[in-house]
Amino acid sequence: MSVRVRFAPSPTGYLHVGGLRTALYNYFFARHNNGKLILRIEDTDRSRFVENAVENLLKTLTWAGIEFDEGPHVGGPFGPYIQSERLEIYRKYANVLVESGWGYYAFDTAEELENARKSSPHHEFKYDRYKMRNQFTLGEAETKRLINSGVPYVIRLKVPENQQIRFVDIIRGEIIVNTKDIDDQVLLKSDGFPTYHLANVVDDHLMRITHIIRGEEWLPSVPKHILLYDAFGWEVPAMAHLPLLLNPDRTKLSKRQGDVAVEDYIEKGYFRDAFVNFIALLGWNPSGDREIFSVEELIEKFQLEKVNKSGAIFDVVKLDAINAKYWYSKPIDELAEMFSYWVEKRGFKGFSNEYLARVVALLRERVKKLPDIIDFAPYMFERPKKYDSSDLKKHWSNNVENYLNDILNILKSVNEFTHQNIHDEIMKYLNEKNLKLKELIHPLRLAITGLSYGAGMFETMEVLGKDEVISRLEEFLTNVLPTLSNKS
RNA sequence: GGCGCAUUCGUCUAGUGGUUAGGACACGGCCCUCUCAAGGCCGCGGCAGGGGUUCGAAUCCCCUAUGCGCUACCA
Repeated sequence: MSVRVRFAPSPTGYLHVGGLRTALYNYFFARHNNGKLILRIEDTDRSRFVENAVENLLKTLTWAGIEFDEGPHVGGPFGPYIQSERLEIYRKYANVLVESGWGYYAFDTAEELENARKSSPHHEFKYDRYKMRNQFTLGEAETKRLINSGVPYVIRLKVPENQQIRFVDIIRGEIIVNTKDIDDQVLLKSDGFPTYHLANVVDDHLMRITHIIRGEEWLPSVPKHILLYDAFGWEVPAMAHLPLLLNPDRTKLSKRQGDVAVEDYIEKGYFRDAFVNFIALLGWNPSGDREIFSVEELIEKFQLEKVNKSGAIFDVVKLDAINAKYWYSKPIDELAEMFSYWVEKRGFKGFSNEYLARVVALLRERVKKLPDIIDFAPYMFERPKKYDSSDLKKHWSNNVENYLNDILNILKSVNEFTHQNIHDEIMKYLNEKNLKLKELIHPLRLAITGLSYGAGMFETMEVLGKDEVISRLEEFLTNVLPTLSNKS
């Protein structure tokens, strides 16, 4: 039997990084086994409807490089792949359950349930089918009458009293749960929509899903699902429950403690392949010391059995480190093209991709991701707004003004403004004056960039260009240096 | 409260009865150096605790502790 897996998110408006990992593992597993990957939208909660959520999801999934064989956007033999468009199917199967005695009607209102919960100590409430308002307490005739007169109802699962349910999770091994700990789950809500449990089981069966790969938060629900498969007489798919992605405090990854939407990380400038690489290795790794893998390698090496059991903290510092390792795997003009997005977004206009390419080449090894270049070296896009000489006192000579004036003249005389030529001319001058480079380069850096750190000064000047460098140096000598000298 | 799952350096992890418990990130030091990085070298740092099983346990079993998840007409 050929492998069929699915990624089944609810459309919340963005893709959670945990969701991305689940999608990735499904994708790796499908490709590794020459199987099919299905996208299914689980939008059975009408109160959580979000406009354009499916489009956003697809856009982000596409960014990550995940391709689906079936789904709302590509079709497939078992469509529609949006649950809100499949309501008739769930209703039909809910009725099958009622007829076979596995499901029953219940009429309790939200208030009644809430009161029952309140009056039970320590959250010990369990739905008692022999006390609440339902088919068992009301009788067949009354039940029929209420339904015919349009009273809202739900259909609940009649869970066996005291029965061991056992199943094998590919990642965790055998798990045993007693049905006495399971509530009579609502399957069909009073608005006619199914709950997750019903829709999920019905769709996974109908869509011929062979392996369910999803987050660990679903593990406690598996017995309910097994009861449903049994009730329908269906085969239970293989299951693999992935460990959770965690906040630094080890709680389930959530907003509040940082960004959880993949879109946030795209916007921060992480490379697609670096981000995928990082996420893929959170909770799984193919053994060994390597940690940089292409998507093709991840697919080739992926094994569900090797997925870890315990949760992994989403550590941005590590993500930054991985991202930085991807600098040299990308053509410089591709980087410039990407970079132009952030440059313009920060309000800097009119820079050619050729210039941006030189800026990226000059500065990439000093930062972790593309947009960081702007914060690290704003002077590549605008004149220094202020000059911070506080770190430079130790390199400050009394003759700085004279030296810089000489340098200005030297720079003016350099015809071909390459870093090599600039270097040679300045070194010649230093030799004549018997000066060391470090006595001059720091004041010069301050004059040109306003900062005390940055890429190599000769290279920086080359990229900035002769006119700009000279202009900045003149500005510094006439307007800035006098004020600095007075202070020091 | 109940049920379930988990537990190797601060973090991500390798490890499946015999290893000086390995790597990466972070951190500290040194080298390099025009600063900041990058790079190179060195270092710091871990099997949650207690019982077993075994000639021998990070690896197998039990208990405890801790953490997390679930416990909705949310997924």
